[in-house]
Amino acid sequence: MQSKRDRVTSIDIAHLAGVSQATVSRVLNGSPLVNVETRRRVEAAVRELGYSVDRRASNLRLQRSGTLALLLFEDPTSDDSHINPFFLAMLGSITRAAARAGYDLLVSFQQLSDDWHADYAGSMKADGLILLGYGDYLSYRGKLEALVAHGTRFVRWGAVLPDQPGLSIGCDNLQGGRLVGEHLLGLGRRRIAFLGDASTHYPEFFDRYRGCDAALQAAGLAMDPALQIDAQSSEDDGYGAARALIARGQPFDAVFAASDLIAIGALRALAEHGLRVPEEVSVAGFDDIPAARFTTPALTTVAQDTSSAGAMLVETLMALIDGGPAASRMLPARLVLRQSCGER
Amino acid sequence: MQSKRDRVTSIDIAHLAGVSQATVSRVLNGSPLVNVETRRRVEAAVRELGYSVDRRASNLRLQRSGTLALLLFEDPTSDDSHINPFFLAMLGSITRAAARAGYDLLVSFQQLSDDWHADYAGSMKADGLILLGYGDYLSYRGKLEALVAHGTRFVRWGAVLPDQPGLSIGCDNLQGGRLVGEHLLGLGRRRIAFLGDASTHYPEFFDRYRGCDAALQAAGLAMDPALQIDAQSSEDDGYGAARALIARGQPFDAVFAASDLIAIGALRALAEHGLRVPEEVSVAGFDDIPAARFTTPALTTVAQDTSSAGAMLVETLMALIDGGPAASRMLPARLVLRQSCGER
DNA sequence: CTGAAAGCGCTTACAG
DNA sequence: CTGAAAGCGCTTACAG
Repeated sequence: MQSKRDRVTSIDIAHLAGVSQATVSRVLNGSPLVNVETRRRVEAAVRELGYSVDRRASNLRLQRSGTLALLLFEDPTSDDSHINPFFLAMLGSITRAAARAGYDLLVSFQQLSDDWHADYAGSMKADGLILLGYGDYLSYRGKLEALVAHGTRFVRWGAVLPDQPGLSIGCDNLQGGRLVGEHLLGLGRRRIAFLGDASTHYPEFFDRYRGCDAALQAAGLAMDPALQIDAQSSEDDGYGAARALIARGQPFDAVFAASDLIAIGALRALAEHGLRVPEEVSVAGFDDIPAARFTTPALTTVAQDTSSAGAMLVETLMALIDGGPAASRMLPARLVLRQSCGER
Repeated sequence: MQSKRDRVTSIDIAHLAGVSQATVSRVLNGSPLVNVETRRRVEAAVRELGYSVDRRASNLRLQRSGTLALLLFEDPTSDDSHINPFFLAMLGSITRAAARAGYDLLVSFQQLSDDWHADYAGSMKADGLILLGYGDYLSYRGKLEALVAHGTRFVRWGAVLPDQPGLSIGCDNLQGGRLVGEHLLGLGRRRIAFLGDASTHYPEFFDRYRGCDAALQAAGLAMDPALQIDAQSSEDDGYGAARALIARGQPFDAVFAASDLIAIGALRALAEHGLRVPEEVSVAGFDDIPAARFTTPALTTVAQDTSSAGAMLVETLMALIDGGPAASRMLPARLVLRQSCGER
């Protein structure tokens, strides 16, 4: 960052303090071997010249990078700045967790189709990867296997699956779906539509669907496949899916959207068709993004604990890097009641 | 990222291809000197062993880092995951712009009070810094001067001020304020309250205030200091400021909030006091965050072009790094009409 | 066109 | 407690 002739190195400090460069390094690394007086002289020199260790060199020597890479990928959209707000909240908590752990965080947006595995791991730019983003799991899975084969340390945010390559931290989507199902049942709703892909391609959404179904089954009911419409996590998809649902002409009294973005789009479509929420149709989302508080009516949704999630992702990745024991884990989901489902 | 014994280096490639390590490096850097046949052999070896260049070593040798650091700081709140959505949008566009320019992006959240200048620049972790965040400019200014003195390359997002240390890219806040003022006047509003700090401590907010004032002055009116209440960019501050405004008992027919977050808080306070928006009071914000579309009524606000902003920040920083000419610049503001101000 | 060698700025056994 | 030296994995003048 400085002009080249200015750049202060540990040798300059050594000269100024009248010691060897090795001793400067020892002081800077808090070695207990150094004499108190020597240490003081070195520290004074460091302050005087405003020196700080060159991390590139230090990391090269230590065979580490001191950096974690966060790869945020989005499947369909490459639309600038329209990142799912939920992931942005995750990004915030991951950044803080990494900083607390003494790691820098490299952030990169990727297309799911990109060749992201070699880039960070292989080039030693990062000690480990955090993968964030929903996409078609079945096409994504192969890349995870490549990462594993390559010896890359990584943790993925998403559904915890039995035979998955690598580890993941995720919300208990099954439980979240069940909470929504039970809530809607308690409100007297019976014909619950689901907006979102519900297949093994999108395990997070699928679990939400199945959780809701489980709640219905416990009451002797079941989700009706005729009321399920595919949608990815975007407002436009939610809008389109809700319109498609209405066009089907099947009666429904509730909409469970696989994400808040989908729910927001659905709210718009419902309003356009004169369907009153929550009087005629209950609507629930998933994620509790900031905008969920401001929709009309305010959206009942399932909150994932992003703050713990970030900490847990970093924690697990660090365990992997340090060779300690590490395992996939699920975080509890929490129902957030607002107005879009109606009074209990 | 690999276990140590596995790590492939350029020497392994050299052995396999039967050339010197220097030649491998030449091939990887696209040197025109290399014989076609030799190049092919090396490339085959690279593929076979799945090699990629160790960027730490390469950067050390080249005396660069290939990395830009984005320092996002927030003044009052250290509250997890409650980052201003506007900055998150900026983060998205900066990340993409950095990637397009071939730079990695290191992201870090900082407290304004932290000692952030030495950390990235001095330690050669980044070739340049992008500073993002509003805070008390007067206390912040000293740090900028330290960066300049230190020879650090940086670009700041914020107001372009005449005598500022370093460069900045910012929205034309004065113009944005003027647009709001003119719009409110056109709606017949005369007593416009301003929620947000309006002093040299917060130049962005101050410019928005002065822009609005300029519009009033052009009509022979002026902002009334009795209707200005300090607030930082948060919903809570906006709520508190609007309550304080109401408590003052001075009549007002419009609220210009210095940011959307403030506006959203104000909307809540106004609703609680039974003041109808937009019938009795017009409300306008600034930033056009995603949630602005979902408030009731939807928020009229001023959009900043985050997408160009990110590109321009990166562009300017790279010019600085390459020693080219670089200058502060302002981006135009754009009024986004929704329902919170009423019909024109 | 290619190789041997120096050097980027550190850390840490190895001697003393 | 301290110094001289090796080495992390590259890039690039310098010779040939």
